[in-house]
Amino acid sequence: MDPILEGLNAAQYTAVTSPSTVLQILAPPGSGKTKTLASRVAYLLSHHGYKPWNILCLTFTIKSAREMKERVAKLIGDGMEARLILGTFHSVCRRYLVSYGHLIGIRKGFGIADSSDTASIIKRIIKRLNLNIEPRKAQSRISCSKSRGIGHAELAQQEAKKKNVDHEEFARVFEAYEDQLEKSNLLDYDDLLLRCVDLLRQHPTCVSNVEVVLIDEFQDTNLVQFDLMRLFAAKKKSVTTVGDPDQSIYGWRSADIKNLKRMQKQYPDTLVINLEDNYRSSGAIILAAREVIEQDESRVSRPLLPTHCPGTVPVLRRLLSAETEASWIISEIVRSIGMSGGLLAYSDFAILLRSASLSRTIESAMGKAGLPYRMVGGQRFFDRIEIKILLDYLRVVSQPENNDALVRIINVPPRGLGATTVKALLEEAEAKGRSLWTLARDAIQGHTIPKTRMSKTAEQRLSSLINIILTARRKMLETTTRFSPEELLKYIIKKLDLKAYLEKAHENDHEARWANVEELLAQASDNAITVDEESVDFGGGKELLPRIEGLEQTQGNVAEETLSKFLANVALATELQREDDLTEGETSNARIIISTIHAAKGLEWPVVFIPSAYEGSLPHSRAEDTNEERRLLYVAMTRAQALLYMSCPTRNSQRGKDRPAPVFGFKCSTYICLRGNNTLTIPILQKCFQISCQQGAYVRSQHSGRYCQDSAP
DNA sequence: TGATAAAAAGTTTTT
DNA sequence: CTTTTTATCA
Repeated sequence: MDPILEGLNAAQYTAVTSPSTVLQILAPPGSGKTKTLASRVAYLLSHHGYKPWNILCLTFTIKSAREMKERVAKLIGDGMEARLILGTFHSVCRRYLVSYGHLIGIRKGFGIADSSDTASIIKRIIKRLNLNIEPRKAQSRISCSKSRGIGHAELAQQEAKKKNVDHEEFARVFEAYEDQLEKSNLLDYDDLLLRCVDLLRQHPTCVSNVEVVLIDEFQDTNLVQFDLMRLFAAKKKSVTTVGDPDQSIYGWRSADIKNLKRMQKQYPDTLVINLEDNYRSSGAIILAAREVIEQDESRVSRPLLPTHCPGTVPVLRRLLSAETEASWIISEIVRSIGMSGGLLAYSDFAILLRSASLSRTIESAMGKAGLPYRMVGGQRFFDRIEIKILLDYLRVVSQPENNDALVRIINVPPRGLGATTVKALLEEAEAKGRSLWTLARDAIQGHTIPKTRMSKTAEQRLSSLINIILTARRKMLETTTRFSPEELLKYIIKKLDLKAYLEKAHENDHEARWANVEELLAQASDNAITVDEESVDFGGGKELLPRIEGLEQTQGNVAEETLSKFLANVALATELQREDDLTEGETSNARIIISTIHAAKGLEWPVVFIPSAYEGSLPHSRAEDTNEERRLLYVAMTRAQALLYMSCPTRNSQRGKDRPAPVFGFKCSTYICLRGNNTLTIPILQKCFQISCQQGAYVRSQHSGRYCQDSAP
C-alpha cells in the first residue's frame, strides 16, 4: 500500500484521494486535520503529477506552516516540500508583493507596520487632529474595515451619507493613517492581503501557474482572505480547505464563518467531507467538551466521536485565590509525575489561559517551586524595549524615510533632542514635503539650514547619528558577498555604546536586557530568525516564486533585500523558537508549557489545566461574542489527551489587595456544588453543564467534602 | 528646552 | 504592579 495513504481512516482516505477539484473538509479537534491536508498535498504531488511550485498552501500561523512542511517532507521527501509555495497568508502575500508589487505602484523595499507602529501612528494623528476617539478603538475599526475590503475612500463615501460626527472623525483618522503609511512606505498587516488582492485582480497572470490552492483553518479566514483564495485559484479553480466552525476563535479579527457557505456558493460542486473520529482525547474529555459546545443553540450539530476509552473524568476545582490555584496546579503536576512513575514528563503538561496576563501568578509559583516552564504568547521577544530600539535602527537603515522609526530612535540614547525639538523638526519636514530623514541629513551636511534651532551639542550628536546610519547603509549596499544583519547590528551597537546606555537606563535589570541583545545577535547571525520557509534559500539564488513568462519580478540588491526580509520576518513572527537555552542538562522540551488558548490551537498535551475559568475571564468581560468565548473554552478543553483540569479562584488579587472575584451574576457558592451522585454542576457560560466526578478526586480538598460552601472566609 | 520625579491610569485573544 | 502622562526644576 502507498505509504501516503497508510493509517488513514475511511473519511480521511476519501478526503485525501478525492478527485473532486473543490473540497471542503470539516475537521473537528483531534480528527487528523493536518495529517489529512499534508497527505493530500503529498498525494497530489505523487499521483497527479503536480509540480510543487504550482501548489499553493496557506496557513494562519508560522507554526502550522512549518508543521505542514515537515509532514509533507516526511511523506514524500526529495526536497519537494521546499519548493511548494507554502506559508502564512501574510508571508505569501508579502512574497508576491515583493516580486510584483511594482505592477500596482508599490515602492521597492516597503516595510511592514506591526501593531505597535500602527498604534503609535494613530495616536499621533488623533492628537494632531485634536479628536477624541480612543486610539485603540480607531485601530481596531480601521483593521475591521480593511478586512472587509473597505478602504478609506469607500468609507468616506459611506459616511458622507450617514452624517454622523463620530463616523466622520473616524473617516478622517482613517484617511490620515493611510496617508501616513503611504508616505513612510509601510504596509500594515491588512494591507499585505488587501494590496495582494489588488495585484491579483489587475494582474492575474502572476498566479497563472497555480494549479491547486489548499487552506488550513479555513474558519479563520476573513472576507479579504476569501477573495485571495478565489484569485489565487482563478486559473484552475481547484481548492481544498480544512476547517472547523466550532474552533472559530478569531471573529474579533474579522474572521467570517460564513466563508464556509460562501465557498459552497462560489464553487457549486464543492464536496464536503466530515471527519468525525477523535484520536486525541479520552472519552470523558470529549463528552465534557461536547457539552460545552452544544450549548450554542445556533450551532449546526455535527458528531464528534471518541475513539479512546472513557478514561479519567475531568476535574473542576474551586480555590481561594489565584495563588492557591497556582500552587494547586503545581502540586497536581508534581503528584501526577510521581504517580506515573516517571511516565509523565514536564513537557506533557500545559496550562492554557484566556489572557496572557494571567500567567504572572503561575509563573512566579513555578519559579518558587523550581519547575521549568515556557511561556508561549504574551509579550513577544521582539517587543522588548531594547530589541525594539535596535530593530528601529535597522528599519531606519533599511528605509530612512520611515519617519516613525527615526523619531523613536532620534533621542535614544539621549542626544538632547527632546519632544519639542523633534516635533518642530517633524512639522518643518511636513511643511516642506520631505521626510524627517532628508531634512536632518541635508541640515547636517549643510545643504539647507533648518528653521528649527537646536543646541550645538544636539547638532553634533544628530550629526553622528546620521553618520552611523549613512555608514551602515553604505556597508549594506556595498556588500557583495554573503550579508547578514548581524554585522549591521554589531556596528550599531558598538557606535551607540548600547551596553553602557542599557546599564545607565536600566540599572536593575540591564544584564537581562543585554542578554536579550545578545540573543538577537545570535538570531540575526544563524538565520534562526528566518522562521519563514522562503527565507532559507534566499542567498542561494533560488527564486522566490516561480518565474512566469512575460512577467518581470523585481530584482534588487541582495543585501538590502536580506535586511528587509529579516525585518519582515520579525514583524510577522509571533514568537521565537529558542532551542538553544538548555541549561543545567535539561532538554529544551522538558518544560511545562504556559500558553494562551489562542496560541495553543492545533496543539495537544496529555495533561491540560485551564485556570481562571470564571465568568469575566472566560467568557471575558470585554468579549462581544459569548459564543466565541464558548468555542474558546471548547478549543482549550479539546487540547487535552488524558487529563483535564479546570479551576477558578473565588478571590481575585489582581489589584493589589484581596477583593472578591468579579461576580458578573455568577455566584460560586450557588453554582459549584456536589450533587448526590458525585456530579459537579459548573456555571460555565450562563448555562450549566455537568461533569460527573470520580470519587476521591477531591479528597485532598481543604474543605473536606463540603463543596457547596463558598470557600471564602 | 530637557531631564527628573510624582501621579495617574490601565490589562483579550494575533498576523 | 506596571507603564504612561503630567508637573516641576535646572
